[in-house]
Amino acid sequence: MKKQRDAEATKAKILKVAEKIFADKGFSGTSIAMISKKSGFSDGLILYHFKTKENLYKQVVEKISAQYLETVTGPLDKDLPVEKAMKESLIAAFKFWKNDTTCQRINLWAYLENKEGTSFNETQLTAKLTTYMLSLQEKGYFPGDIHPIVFLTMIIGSIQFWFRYKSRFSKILQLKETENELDDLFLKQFAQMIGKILPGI
Amino acid sequence: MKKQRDAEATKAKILKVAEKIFADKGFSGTSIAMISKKSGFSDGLILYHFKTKENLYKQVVEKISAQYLETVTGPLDKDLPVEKAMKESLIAAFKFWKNDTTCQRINLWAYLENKEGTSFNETQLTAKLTTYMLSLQEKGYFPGDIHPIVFLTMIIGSIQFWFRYKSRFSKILQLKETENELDDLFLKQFAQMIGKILPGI
Amino acid sequence: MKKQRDAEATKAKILKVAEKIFADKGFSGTSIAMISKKSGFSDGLILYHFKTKENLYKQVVEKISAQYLETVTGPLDKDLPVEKAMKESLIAAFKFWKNDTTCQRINLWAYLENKEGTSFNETQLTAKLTTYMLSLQEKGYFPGDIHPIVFLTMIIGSIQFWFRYKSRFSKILQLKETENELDDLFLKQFAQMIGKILPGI
Amino acid sequence: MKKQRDAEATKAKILKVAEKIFADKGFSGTSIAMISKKSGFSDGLILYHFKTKENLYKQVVEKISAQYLETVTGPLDKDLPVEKAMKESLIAAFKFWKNDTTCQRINLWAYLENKEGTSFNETQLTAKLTTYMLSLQEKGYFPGDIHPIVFLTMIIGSIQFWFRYKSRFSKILQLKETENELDDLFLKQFAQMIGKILPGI
DNA sequence: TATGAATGAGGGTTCATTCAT
DNA sequence: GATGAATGAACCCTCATTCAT
Repeated sequence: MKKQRDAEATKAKILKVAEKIFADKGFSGTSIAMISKKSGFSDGLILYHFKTKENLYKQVVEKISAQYLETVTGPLDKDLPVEKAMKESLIAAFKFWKNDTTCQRINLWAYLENKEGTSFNETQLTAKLTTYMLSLQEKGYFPGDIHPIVFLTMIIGSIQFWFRYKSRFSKILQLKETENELDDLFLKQFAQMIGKILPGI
Repeated sequence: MKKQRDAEATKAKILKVAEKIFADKGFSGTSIAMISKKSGFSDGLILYHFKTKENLYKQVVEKISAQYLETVTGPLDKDLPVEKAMKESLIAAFKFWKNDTTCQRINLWAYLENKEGTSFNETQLTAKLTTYMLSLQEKGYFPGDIHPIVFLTMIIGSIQFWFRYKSRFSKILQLKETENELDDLFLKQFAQMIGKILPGI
Repeated sequence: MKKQRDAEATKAKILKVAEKIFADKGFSGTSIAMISKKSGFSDGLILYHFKTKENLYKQVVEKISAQYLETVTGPLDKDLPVEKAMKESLIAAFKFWKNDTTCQRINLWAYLENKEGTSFNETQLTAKLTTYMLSLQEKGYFPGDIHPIVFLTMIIGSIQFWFRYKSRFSKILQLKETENELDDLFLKQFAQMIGKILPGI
Repeated sequence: MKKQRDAEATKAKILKVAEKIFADKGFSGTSIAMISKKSGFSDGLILYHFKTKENLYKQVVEKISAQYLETVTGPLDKDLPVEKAMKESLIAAFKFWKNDTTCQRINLWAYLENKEGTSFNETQLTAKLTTYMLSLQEKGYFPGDIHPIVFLTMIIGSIQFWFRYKSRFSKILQLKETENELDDLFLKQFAQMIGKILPGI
């Protein structure tokens, strides 16, 4: 059963396990032994395939980072009408963060641990989004008195924070709604608030 | 001067050094040896005073957490008129985050590392803030169709995100403003946006 | 061209590469991986052909040892007149050591590491040389008051030491002669000194 | 009994054990575990005191190297008449090598393994000896046609070789003398041979 | 014959913690 | 209160070797 000798398959499995543990414990908090134990492959094999713990981590981060980038900016690349593109992008991001705590956490770990050359690729994402926003501004879709980075900060910061703390809110205030209901509520009201800021959209 | 056998003083010094290193490297990334080297006290002494690395960490987190709580909720307790209280609180929080990266980072580390019993005390803070908001809502200061936790999420999430990524924004977009100028710009525009959401204030 | 499935050829290539690396780093300092990387053959293949790292080492040592033996004792077997045989043998040994640091080093490594059954075959050499010397002594070619092993020790020890340290001499004393010039100088003076000891020759 | 908490004493013990094992197996062939097992101290402690395996090795080599230097050049510094100084030095060296295989082996290992900065201090020794020889030559004690380094090579190389191979000689030729007798025989005849080369002395 | 995936033992080193001083 | 010697477990990584392909 084991000993299947399919390099790609084992690498994929290792990556998958590593992803979860890195997301949970961060780089320093994760040991090769943890990954080997959970994946069923030996320590040696993990390093045989990935050379180095750091490199394994890098690959994990890159994989997730790419998925995230694709999810969020995908809609913007499809040449939809502006309003629709933005809405889709927002919803896509929201869904992504909602379903994938791994991504959130890896993102934060990467920010804090700041391993050289191992940055979650928010740079590209930010660049893409801001240039998009600037182009909107030029076309008049966007009130000229608000800088896109301020707007973006508000959007992304809020969503990330939401998913980080919604469960605490729920606990503290003893809300009786389910998490899903809360998410819907948040999304609706949040959209409303944005609507007030950008009356055109 | 050192080696003065003043327990409280040494504990304070150790805490101060530990705070910085923990903020920089997180729990797993920090070793007692690092702290002993920077503080000038021996490994043994650090554990003599704090029993355990985990406990030292806990105390660091609690100390910072308390400061934060005090800073942000202080204005709300002073029985000022609502608008002023909120504004002061917002500005206080903003200033706090602006000047103290340590707090930001410890906060995030604590969230991610999630050591048992070592929570950055955002729980109390959130409780305090939301109940405050709810009381405002009752008094009609706050539009009834927006849930306070959504509003809070937006406020706090945005500010935190701002301080986390502003330097990246600056780099990516090659902005020529100084960090201080950017902060001012953000604060002004952000207040504007909130104004649009809460027209009463 | 590679991957030619010619067992003997690959074994020879591996041996050649292994020889160099073993000479450089010794047994413990050499890993199969080093040899596989330099030779272009896989780890597996190396052990397929040589069974074991230790065995590979043994074969390397034996190969070199045989060459050495042949070079040095060759002239003695050719039934030349005594003086000529000795001179040729001396010069042959000198040339061998001069050109082949590999042999010197493997010889020393083997002496130090002393793996069971992996001796550089100085035993045979010594035996051959001493019996030769003893026969000379019987025939009166050699002063009876000097024991051949003392004489041999002086000859071989000196030459080996020379090649081991000549470059250091050169550096320390900042000699301006080239290595070749130094070798010639040494050989000439050394022969002179031997001449004083064995006046007959 | 253990747990004596005397840093200098334990360091000394570790050094002593390390010396033996390094002499036996060389740097690569020795593991911290071997030393810890033989010395009774934990792996951790060894590295606590010596920082690094390499550093421990360096200290071992330096210690031995210093002893050697002192032994051999000691007599030359004592302003004895030339003949006596040389004789004493020669005998001292001979005795040293005779009794202390550790030194011989460490010397050779250091030569072969050639760790950076970890050289057995033959450099200083050679320098001292050759300058001494050159001064002799100037004063006419030494035949002008022989270069001191050639002479030195012969002396040192022969002695070292002797102690390296005498036991093999003995085995191969099935000599019935004891090792001590052989040493005496060698020393006497060797001195004789030198006498023939340097008739003045 | 040849490859390279897979393993388990051992490599040096770091670390939190204990304890004699 | 303070030090630093001492430990044992865990860390990442390398290695010789085996074995499915």
